Amino acid sequence: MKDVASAAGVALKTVSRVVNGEPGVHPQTAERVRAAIDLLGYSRNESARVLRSGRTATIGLVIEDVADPFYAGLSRAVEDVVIEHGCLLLSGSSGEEPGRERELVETFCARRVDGLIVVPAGDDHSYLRPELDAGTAVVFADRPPEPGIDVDTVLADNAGGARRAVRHLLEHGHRRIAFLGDDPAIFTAAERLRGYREELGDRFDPRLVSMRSPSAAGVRAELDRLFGLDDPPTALFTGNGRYTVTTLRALGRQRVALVGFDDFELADLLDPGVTVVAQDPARMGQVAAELLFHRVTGDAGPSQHVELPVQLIVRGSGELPAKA
Amino acid sequence: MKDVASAAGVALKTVSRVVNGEPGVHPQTAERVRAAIDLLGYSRNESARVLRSGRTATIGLVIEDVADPFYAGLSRAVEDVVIEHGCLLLSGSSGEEPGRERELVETFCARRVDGLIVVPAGDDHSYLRPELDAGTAVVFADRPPEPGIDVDTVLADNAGGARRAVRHLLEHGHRRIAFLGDDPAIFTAAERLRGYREELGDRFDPRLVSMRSPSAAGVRAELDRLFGLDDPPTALFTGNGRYTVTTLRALGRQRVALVGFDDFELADLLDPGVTVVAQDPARMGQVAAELLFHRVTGDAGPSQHVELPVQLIVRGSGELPAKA
DNA sequence: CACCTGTTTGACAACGTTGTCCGCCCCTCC
DNA sequence: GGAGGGGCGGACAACGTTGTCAAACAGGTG
Repeated sequence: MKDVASAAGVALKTVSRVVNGEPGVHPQTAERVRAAIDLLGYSRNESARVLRSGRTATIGLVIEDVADPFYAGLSRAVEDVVIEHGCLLLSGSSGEEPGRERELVETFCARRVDGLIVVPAGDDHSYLRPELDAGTAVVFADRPPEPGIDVDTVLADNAGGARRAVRHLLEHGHRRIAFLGDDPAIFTAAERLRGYREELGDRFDPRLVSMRSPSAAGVRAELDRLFGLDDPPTALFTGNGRYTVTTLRALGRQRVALVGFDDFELADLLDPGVTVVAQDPARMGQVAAELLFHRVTGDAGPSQHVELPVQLIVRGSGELPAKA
Repeated sequence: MKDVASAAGVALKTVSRVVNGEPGVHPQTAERVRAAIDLLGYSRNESARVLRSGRTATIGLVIEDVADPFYAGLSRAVEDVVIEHGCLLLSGSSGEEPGRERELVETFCARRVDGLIVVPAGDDHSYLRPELDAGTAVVFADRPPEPGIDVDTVLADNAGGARRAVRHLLEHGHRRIAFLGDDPAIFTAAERLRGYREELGDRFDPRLVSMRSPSAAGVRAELDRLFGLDDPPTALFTGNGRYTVTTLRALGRQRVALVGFDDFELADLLDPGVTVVAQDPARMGQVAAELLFHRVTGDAGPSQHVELPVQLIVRGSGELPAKA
């Protein structure tokens, strides 16, 4: 900028004014400055601008894994809203490790992001306290923070979706419905288990619940255990997209009634089509980002908690009848 | 930092030394400083650090769309390498719009990223010239830059993969093989078309080539046209994952021999399984990021051009025989 | 022609950090 | 006891930008 100023024969501040479109610069002077800028290929140093102004125009996003279609969709939606607000997005995958989550958040904060969207991996968020006190806007998506932290949240209706899935299977005559899902330490898994349990009521049987690793071997072993019971399940409810796919693969040609949580591409092309309870990851990202920008632009009202609806999509696998 | 210094009763510079683990500070002093840091919840302002040191420890990634599984996988791999080097990742989706690509690159450069990984949407990269001259490291992935720009590239063996796919169908008796792919203005689409054409040799028939929008309606219309020909195709080669899926959906129960470019989840679970020529997006991201860090750390050798192999995965759909 | 007003321009400080350089103190050795 | 040296701490400038304030200038008015 200094070079531009001397090239154009004006003061630093005048160049700054031109670059920022501030009024009070003679058109002819502005033209000369712009010419010098083009000539020198100058581009403003955002770091210095940030240092001076305090606003970084940057948002941080912590998710579990970008390569997971659910989070990829969420990311894209967040990105779109962020760009619309003239900001950029720093993103990182925690890989379900609380330590990594914390590192990412702290690194983002050290860079003075204006706001953070977090899909938490752990449940200790005390490390966020100083950042919140410092005025960083934070929104939690998909999973809530630890109870003591009061921030905006966007969650799906996990329990309601699970109830809907189970009810659907009950309506098709199933009485023995197994649940395969993540460790209940994960909020969404616990909520879906709760919905499953509530809907089953007296029919709930802990032996039909499997919360093991979503690896192919783990799922295979659990299916063997379940189908080896005296009173085996006639239907499966899988607790997220990964479990659904792994379970389908483990089942092979074996036809079992199944409803999965989370929609996935090609669910309609399998035979039978896979009935799912679908979330809308893009909507979740969009809502989270919009809540965040409300905060960034100064809204200091009480924290908001949005619950997004889920939708049962009937495709065939959930309508297979229970064998007599 | 000033506050920390006065709280600990030392000079600014001493705090800086402690924060950066520089030698020459008495352990006892360092301890006092650390206590003050904890007490005040201080965290270093990276913007100021960047301004002073010039290195942002930030990499920019421009892809087509994070929500596309191919780019999501690539992103994740890039992210992992970037984090390993103690840096952060700014990412943006161009949505296949050259203007957006350019905006993203320029915004990233204004923030003085140390390096850029670009999956280009357009083919005019003259705007990169000043950045390259300014020393920003750049790697192109998936698609090359315009001819005049000399940077590292990581591409897949698109033509070879297409030849392999076509050869596979020829080996199963097919003589009329249609190609459904993207606009040949897109490098990968053009390369795959080239491989297809080369492998077919004399059998190449331009009427069997369809390069229309990957929308459901567009693909449906093209299939109608192809199967309405006097001498219709007995096999299809789809030019990327999106086309493969859209085509499968359009085909419905209709069984046609098909090989797709790009692997996708659940390709094995469809009936028949979908034979594909698979790229490795994670590997592409990893290689691109590693090339980039070579440059960032000062390697000024001649530009490198990596071609990644692709792999035919046989699952059934490509082995359906040609009807007599 | 002096005066006032408004427009255009510029000088300077400040943001928070780090690199350079200097000075202090204490220890050791003569 | 004094000189030399090493370990430690501090003052200051600089990075590139923007906010504040004041100066310079032009034009209109009495």
